[in-house]
Amino acid sequence: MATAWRLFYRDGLRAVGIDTLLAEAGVAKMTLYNHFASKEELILAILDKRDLEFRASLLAQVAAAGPYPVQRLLAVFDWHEGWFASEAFKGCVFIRALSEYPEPTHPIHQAAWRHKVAVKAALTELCAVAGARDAAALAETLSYLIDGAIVTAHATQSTAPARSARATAAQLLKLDAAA
Amino acid sequence: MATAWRLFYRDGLRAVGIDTLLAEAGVAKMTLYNHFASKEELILAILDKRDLEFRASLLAQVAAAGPYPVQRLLAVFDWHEGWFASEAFKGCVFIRALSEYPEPTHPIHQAAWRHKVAVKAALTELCAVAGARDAAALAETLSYLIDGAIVTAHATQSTAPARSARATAAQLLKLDAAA
DNA sequence: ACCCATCTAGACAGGTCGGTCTATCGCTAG
DNA sequence: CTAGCGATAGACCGACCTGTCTAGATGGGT
Repeated sequence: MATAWRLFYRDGLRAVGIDTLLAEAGVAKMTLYNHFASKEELILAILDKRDLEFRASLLAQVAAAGPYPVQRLLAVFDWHEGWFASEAFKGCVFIRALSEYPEPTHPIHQAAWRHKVAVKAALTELCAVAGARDAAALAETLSYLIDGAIVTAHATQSTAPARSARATAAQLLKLDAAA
Repeated sequence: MATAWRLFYRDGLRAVGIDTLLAEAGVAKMTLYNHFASKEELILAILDKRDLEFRASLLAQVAAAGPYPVQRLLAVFDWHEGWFASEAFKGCVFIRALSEYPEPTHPIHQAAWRHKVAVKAALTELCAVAGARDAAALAETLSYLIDGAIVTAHATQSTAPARSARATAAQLLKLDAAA
C-alpha cells in the first residue's frame, strides 16, 4: 500500500498507528487484516517491496551509465545524489528499521539487513567487474561510505554527502587500479 | 538515570514506556516529572550525558595512543572495535535517534545530530594536526566510514567492520600524505 | 436473479501510552 | 520537637495501541 509506505517513511515505523494509516488510505481495518496477519507482516511486506524498487531503480541508473566499470560504480553515488534531492527524503528506511528494531534477532531487523546485504552484493559484482583486487572488501568500504552519507544527508537535508562520498570512492578506485 | 539509558539503548527510545522504566528503576513517577518536564526532556538529557561520556572515552583512548597524529586517528577506529565487542552493543544511540525521530526539526533529531557534529569536529582537529590537505573533507569521509561501520557492526554483531574501516582510513591517510 | 467473495463502517476488547494528582512516608535542618 | 521538603505508591485521566468481531453494502460471474 502506497499510503502505508508514505506514512511509515515520513513518520517512522513505530510512530504510525494502524488506525492513522487506515484513515489516511480510506481502507477498512478488516481489509488490512485479511491481507496481513499483523502490523509486523505489513511492515515486512513494505520493506520487501521497497527493497525491490530501490535496487531496480539503482541498477537502472547503473545500466544507463555506460560500459565503463568505474563510471558504473560512480553512478551509484550519482543515483544517491538524486535521491537525497527528492522532496520527501528522510534517510534510508532500512537503516531506520535497524534502529527502530535494534534487537538483531527481530524479523524486521533481519529483513532490513537483508536489503543491505543485497545492495552490498550488487556493489561487489560491480567492483569485481571493475577488476578490484578484493571486490568484497572494496564493496564493504563503499557501503560504509554510502550509509554514512545517507545518515548525514538525512540529518542535514543536503545532497552534498553524495558528492563527498563519490569523491572518496573515486580515490579508492584509482588507488586500487594503481596497485 | 542509568536505568533509563540501559532500557532506551537496549529497546529503543519510542519502544520503552515511562511506566516500564520507572518500575525497573524503582522510582516514583512524580520524582521523574519533578526533574524532567516530559519524556522528551528525559531523552534529551540522556543523549546529552551519553554524548559527553562517549567523546570523553574516545578522546581518552586517542590521548593514550601516543604523539603520532596518524596513530591517534587510527586509535579512533580501535576504540570503536572495543565498543563493538562490548556485550550490550546495539549500535549508535544517536544514529538510532535520528532514525526514530526522522523529522529534522525535531529536538531529539537535532540533539542527536549535534553529537555527530561534535565528533566530526574532533576528527577534523585530529586530521588538521595530521597535516591533511583538507582536514574537514577528510574528517567528513572518516565519519561516513565510522557510521557505516557502526550500522554494519550492529546488524551483524561483529567487530570486523571496525578493522575494515580502519584499513580504509589508513589508506586514505597515506594517500593524503603522499600528495 | 442469485451467490459468494470482498469490501465497508464501526463497535469493542484489553492493554499501554504520557502525564497529573493525591496522600502518605521519612529524613533532616532549625 | 517539629516544620517542611522530597521522596514514595498508586489511583486516575483521556488518548492511543494492535487486533477481533459483527453487520451491512457492493459487485462480478454464472
